[in-house]
Amino acid sequence: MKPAEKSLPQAKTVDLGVAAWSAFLRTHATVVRRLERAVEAQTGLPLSWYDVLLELNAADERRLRMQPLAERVVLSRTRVSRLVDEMVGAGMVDKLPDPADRRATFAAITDRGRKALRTAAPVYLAGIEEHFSSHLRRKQLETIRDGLEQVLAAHHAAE
Amino acid sequence: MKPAEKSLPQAKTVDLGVAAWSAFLRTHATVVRRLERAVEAQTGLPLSWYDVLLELNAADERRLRMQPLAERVVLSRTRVSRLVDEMVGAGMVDKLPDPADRRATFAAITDRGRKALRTAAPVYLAGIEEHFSSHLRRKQLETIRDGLEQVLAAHHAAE
DNA sequence: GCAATACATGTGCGTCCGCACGCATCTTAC
DNA sequence: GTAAGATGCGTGCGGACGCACATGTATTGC
Repeated sequence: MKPAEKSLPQAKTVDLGVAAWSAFLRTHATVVRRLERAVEAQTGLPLSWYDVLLELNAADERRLRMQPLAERVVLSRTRVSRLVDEMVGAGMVDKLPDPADRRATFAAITDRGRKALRTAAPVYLAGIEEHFSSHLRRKQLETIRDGLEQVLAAHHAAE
Repeated sequence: MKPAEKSLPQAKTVDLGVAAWSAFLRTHATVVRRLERAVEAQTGLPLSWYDVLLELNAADERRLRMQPLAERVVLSRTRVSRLVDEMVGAGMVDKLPDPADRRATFAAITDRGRKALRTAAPVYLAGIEEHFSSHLRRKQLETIRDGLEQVLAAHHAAE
C-alpha cells in the first residue's frame, strides 16, 4: 500500500462518505417520488407549484422577481419562467412589471394562490412527516439539518 | 391553542422535520449538479452510466436482468432499457439472452466497460469527497448514513 | 450624451425521464 | 393440454428541465 499522503482521507473514511452519499441518493429518489404523488393526489398541486407559492407567500410584499424566485425554489430561471406562466393561466400568480426596472417582472401570489397554498400546506407538511421525518429521531433530524446546511454553506462560499 | 392530540407531532418537531427536508432538497440539487458535471467533464461518463457499470460490475457473474438493474440504479425499467442500449452502442455493455427465460435479457459489463469504470471510479470517489463528505464530520456522516437507511428501510417495509 | 457593457427575462431546442401500452414468454388452474 | 393470467421487456409519447441564444432595458466610462 502506498504511504499516506497529506490530507488524503483514509479508506474507511472514503467508504463512509460514499455510503452516506449512496443512502442520500436513494432516499431522495424514493421519498421525493412518494411525496410528490401524495401531495398532488390530495391537493391537485404539483410540488413545484407548491414551492413557488410558498416562496412567493413568504416573500416581502408577497412577490419576487424571476431570478430570486428561481434560486429559492432551486430551479433554473428558465424553468421558473414557464412555471410562472402556467400558474398565471391557473390564476394563482400574477406577473407584474417593476416600475423601477422595466426589464424585470414580479411574480406575485394571488388570492386564489394563497387559498390553494393554505389548502395544500397541511397536506404537504403531513407528507414530509409521514415519508421522511417520522422515521428519524429528533437528534438525527438536527444532525441532518445542520450537516447539510454546512455542505450548502460551503458550496455557496465556493460559489 | 388546541389541546395536543394523540401522536400528533408538536409544532417544533414539525418545523425541525421541514427544515431538515428543505436542507435535504437543496443539498441534493446543488451537489448532484456539481458532481455530475465534474465527473462527466473529467471522465466523459455520465453519472447514470457510471451507476450502471458499478452495479453490473458488483453483480454476480457481472450481469443483471433489466428490472433488478433498474432497482439498483434507482431508475425506471424503461429508462434503464434505453440506457443499456446506448451503452451497448458504446461497447461498454452486452445484452445477452437468458437461456432459462426467453423473455429476460441480461445486461453484462464488457472489458471496455470495466476499463471505463476503473478510470472513472477514483474521479467519482474524489468528487463525492470534494462536494459532499469533506464538509461533514465523521460523526455526522454516520448519522446521515444510518438515519437515511432507516428511512429507506421503512419505505421498503411499507412498500 | 452616447457607445459599450451588464443585466433581467423570454424562447427554440435537445436531453432525461417515466407512464401507458403492446408483444412475447412463462406459469397456473383445470 | 390449454386458456387465463402473470411477468419481462421494448417503444410511442408527452412532461420536466436547462442551455444557448435573442430581446429589451439599465448602467457605466468617457
